[in-house]
Amino acid sequence: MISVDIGEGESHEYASGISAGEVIKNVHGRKSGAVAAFVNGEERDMSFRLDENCKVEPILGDSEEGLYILRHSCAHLLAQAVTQLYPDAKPTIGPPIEHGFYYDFAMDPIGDEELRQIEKRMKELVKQNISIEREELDNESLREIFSSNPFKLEIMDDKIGHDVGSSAYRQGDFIDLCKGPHVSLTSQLRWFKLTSTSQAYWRADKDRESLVRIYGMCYPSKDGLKERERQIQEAARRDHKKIGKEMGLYMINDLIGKGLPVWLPYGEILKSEIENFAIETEEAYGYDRVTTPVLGKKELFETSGHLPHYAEGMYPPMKMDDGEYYLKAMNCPMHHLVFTNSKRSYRDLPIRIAEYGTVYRNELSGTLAGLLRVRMLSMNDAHVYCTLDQVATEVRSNVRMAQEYYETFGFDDYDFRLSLWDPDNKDKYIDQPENWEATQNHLREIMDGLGVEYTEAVGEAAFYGPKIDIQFRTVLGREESMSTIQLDFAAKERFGLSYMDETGNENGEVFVIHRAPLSTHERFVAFLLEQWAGNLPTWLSPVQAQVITISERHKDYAENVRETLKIAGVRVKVDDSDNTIGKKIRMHRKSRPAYMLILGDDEMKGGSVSIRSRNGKQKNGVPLEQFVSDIFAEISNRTKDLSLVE
RNA sequence: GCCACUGUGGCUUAGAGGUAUAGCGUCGCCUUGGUAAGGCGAAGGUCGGGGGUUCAAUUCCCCCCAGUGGCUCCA
Repeated sequence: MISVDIGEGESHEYASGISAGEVIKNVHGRKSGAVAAFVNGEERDMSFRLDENCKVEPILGDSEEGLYILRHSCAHLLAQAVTQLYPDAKPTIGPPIEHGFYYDFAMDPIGDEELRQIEKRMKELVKQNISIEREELDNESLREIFSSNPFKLEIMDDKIGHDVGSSAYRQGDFIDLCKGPHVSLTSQLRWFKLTSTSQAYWRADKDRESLVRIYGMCYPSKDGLKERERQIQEAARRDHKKIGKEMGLYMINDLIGKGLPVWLPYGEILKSEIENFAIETEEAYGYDRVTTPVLGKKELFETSGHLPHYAEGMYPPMKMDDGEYYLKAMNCPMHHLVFTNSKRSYRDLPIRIAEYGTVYRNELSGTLAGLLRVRMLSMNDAHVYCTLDQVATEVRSNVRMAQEYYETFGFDDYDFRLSLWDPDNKDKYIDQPENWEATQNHLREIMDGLGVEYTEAVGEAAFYGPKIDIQFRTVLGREESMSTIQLDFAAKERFGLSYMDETGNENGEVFVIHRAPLSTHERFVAFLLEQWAGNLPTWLSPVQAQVITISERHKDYAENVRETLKIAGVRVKVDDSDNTIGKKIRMHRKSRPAYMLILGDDEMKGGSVSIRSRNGKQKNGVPLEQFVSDIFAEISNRTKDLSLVE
């Protein structure tokens, strides 16, 4: 007999050799929702045999670990279906991911029709209720089993004996190298759906084999799956590309080129509001503004290090009669030259140089997406020149600035990431390991001091230094960098940055902080539209008041209202066409004005307006003067939520 | 750049080897209307572009271009 601790201080006696699953069934019942078990805190299969005193707890399907197991098992189910339908397909790796799983296969590309067939086969395998069994095997047998799959062999070369262990999981005719655990029956995998295919490279290396990646989503219940499908629908409704078109914010034209959005009049208004807010804020934070050219000589970018380290991100050079010129991909080299243009004293530092600079980046055509990834972008850029002692204060103030912006714009879902260099990939970075270590540790200490949570990411640094990135998610769950604060230890040498210190000596220890809290106009607007589903705060709305007349005799009064609002600086439009009022309301909803003002006999008589909010709520007979002062306050305070109609 | 899918009047879309739907929008007339489709009428498309197969291609094939989702990359 063994004693099994079943949690909450209780223990039960069982015959030695009982499975973890039987204990869970005995304690928690048949419908516990468990997919696997923790045995002494280790994840184990339900079939795991207990032969000594231990602690057993269920891993529920809707827990983080449980979802992971479910999705991992679903990936195996996919691989089983694929290898049945395509005997030549070679499974490589298939991990669980946020909403499901994927599996990469070496096989010929497949389309939607094939995807449906594979999904159908998976459903059949679920119906057959195949048991999934763990097999402990030695390396020899594993090599024998996977002898025709070079990918699995390569995994074994790298990992066996480490975290993969020497185990495999068998379900019917399919066996996969895996450390587990897994669910015990294919019938436990009911709520899944294959979503898409894509091309991927073996080990994410574009010089290696091209693989077919199949994505699926998987949930423990029908509700979970339905909820995710609903989320995807909601995401489509908030898509900045759809909203941007409806609101007439920007266009992209083939003849101009892809990734090169044109800001239309309403988009230009939105962009200007954001930029004015940035200028105001940076003024308060002690920044000086400059404007630098969009192109510069080859030697400039050689000096900065962009040409050796960032050449693929830049457009090819233009040959002129006096040398080669490049479109700039970054503003920093020019700002550095602004810094060196004058003799600087320690009394001047930190010097903060700001510019909404437009840069050009040669993004791969396949990565371009609406406003989120473009080839010409206007960055909320600035560079802070300071001593090492001043770095912490400046970084902290930039984190604070970013957070103040997020508060005003209504963003509350973001993560900090400390982006580090990759010592194994030195080509991408300036090769000064001790500087990397020092600056990375410095940023880490600053972050720890701020008490914010963050993750660390190797290989995400800029070529000239580590950075703090603030990561957002698009409505579809894709992660993108929004803000960035980068610590540059290389510019001082490359550009000979220096200042006169307290001792009267030239001091070259100038650190540069590159920062862009508001990202770029393009990306920021995309996130803003998704955040608000296009229903922007009043101060950002391209149309703040849309006047709608009821009949022709209200035209003069509407004109009167328009003039009054315009004088107060409110962006106002009048629709005095002879359409019905219902129709006019319906039409103008698309451009999402902050408020609609309905004007008829009652309003004309009383010198008032009837305010209609975006959600259809209405406040009638508001004196015009009252509305003007209320909306003026909302605009000048940059109020987040619209509040003139309760 | 790579893989898959998609591309029909300004927008959303139907269709299929015989040059094509419908709704919204636009324009005109009627309606002067109180809160998410008032009525009638008209204009508007060489079905993304170019080749090929065919008596005939928007439909089938090939090559481009663009969009979408991924890969890679990144603000």
